[in-house]
Amino acid sequence: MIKNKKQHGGLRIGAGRKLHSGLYGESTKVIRVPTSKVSDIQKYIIQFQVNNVIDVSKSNFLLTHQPLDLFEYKVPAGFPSPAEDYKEKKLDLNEYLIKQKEATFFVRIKGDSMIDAGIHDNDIVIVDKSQTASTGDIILASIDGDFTVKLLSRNKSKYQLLPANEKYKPIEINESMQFEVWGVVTGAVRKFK
Amino acid sequence: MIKNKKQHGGLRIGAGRKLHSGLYGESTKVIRVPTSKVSDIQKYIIQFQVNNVIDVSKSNFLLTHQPLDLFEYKVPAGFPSPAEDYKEKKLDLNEYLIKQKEATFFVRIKGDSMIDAGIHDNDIVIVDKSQTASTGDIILASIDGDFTVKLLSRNKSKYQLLPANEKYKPIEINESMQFEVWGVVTGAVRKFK
DNA sequence: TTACTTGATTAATGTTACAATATTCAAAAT
DNA sequence: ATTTTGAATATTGTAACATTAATCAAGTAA
Repeated sequence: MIKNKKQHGGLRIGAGRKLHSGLYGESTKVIRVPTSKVSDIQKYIIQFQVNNVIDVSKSNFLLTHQPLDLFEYKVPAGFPSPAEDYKEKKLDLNEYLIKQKEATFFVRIKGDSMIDAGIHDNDIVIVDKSQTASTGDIILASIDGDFTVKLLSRNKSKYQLLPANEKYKPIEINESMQFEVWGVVTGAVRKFK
Repeated sequence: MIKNKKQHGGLRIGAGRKLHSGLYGESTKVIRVPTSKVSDIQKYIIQFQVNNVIDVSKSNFLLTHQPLDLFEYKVPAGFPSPAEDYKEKKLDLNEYLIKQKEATFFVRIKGDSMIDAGIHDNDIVIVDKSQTASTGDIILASIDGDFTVKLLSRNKSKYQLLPANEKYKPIEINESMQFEVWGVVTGAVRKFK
């Protein structure tokens, strides 16, 4: 049929991607840089991604010291806890969670792919980029430019990234992928209120 | 004159600019970066120009980011909210998680009764005893001398403590129990490594 | 009704292409 | 011997392109 058969047609005013809806909430430019510095620069600019999976802050500032009381005890013991069941000591969150402050940064998690590891949407994880990742570690990695927090595992000679959520499939790393480990997740914090 | 008039001609084998004779002594690549970071990045890579006298130690490039620069970028104001939202990149764990330091203490959790709230065995929760507990809050309470961390709920006029794990039953509070609220759980931290 | 599908529209993003500049070589001219 | 000229080839900033992504509304299905 030689026919005008528009089916879903019509003008869409206002359609199209919105301005500054990209990774950085602003426009971008192309620049030329020395090859050996490309990955440094990419590590730097991911901090400023706003609409992506994660947003990253640095911790290389003056860390406050705020030792407060820590009570250790067994909660659902089922039986009444005698007084000696908990002991008291001082704890400072920065000291407790950060070993290498120069190499540490924070990543806010979006999504539920690590929920079985107790990492929930909107949690902040602590990443130490000075540690070398071993299997069994939860790591921040990039795969073909996408950042992800996953459990590093190995199947024979192949590395795998395992999500902690049945809804997501393991990712097997192969040579055709651009794969980079950015650091080891050493902790997580969550705010309820 | 229709003439073959080669004057200075001839093959020049080996002629041409030499490889890696550029600014950086190495090849370059084109990358795309957010506009507001271009000058940062250029300040960074200028250090690696081979003819440049300035020899800055290999210090992390992020550390060269001065508060002054940051302020500069905010002024042009061409961009609406995103820049504004992210101007505060500092994060201090103590500040982030603790509002009332005089009234705050930590409790290490043993057991899995709050696992569905993302509180796992061996986690440390942050408790603020200055906050009054409302239904929906996760609280630290003692029942007949036993400490527990649970979700505070209400069924008609009766308060209940709900565990976040199907394996455990809700606890209904009644007058015969010695019941005391010690504080509201305002956060949780976990160490993986 | 409501939700999904489709195509139109426009921005983002990574890469390639290109033009202008810079460097090097050697033949030709002086 | 020195300078001039043009060929050869790399650098470097920017433009252009193709692909992807996001958004909107009409059409379709439930």
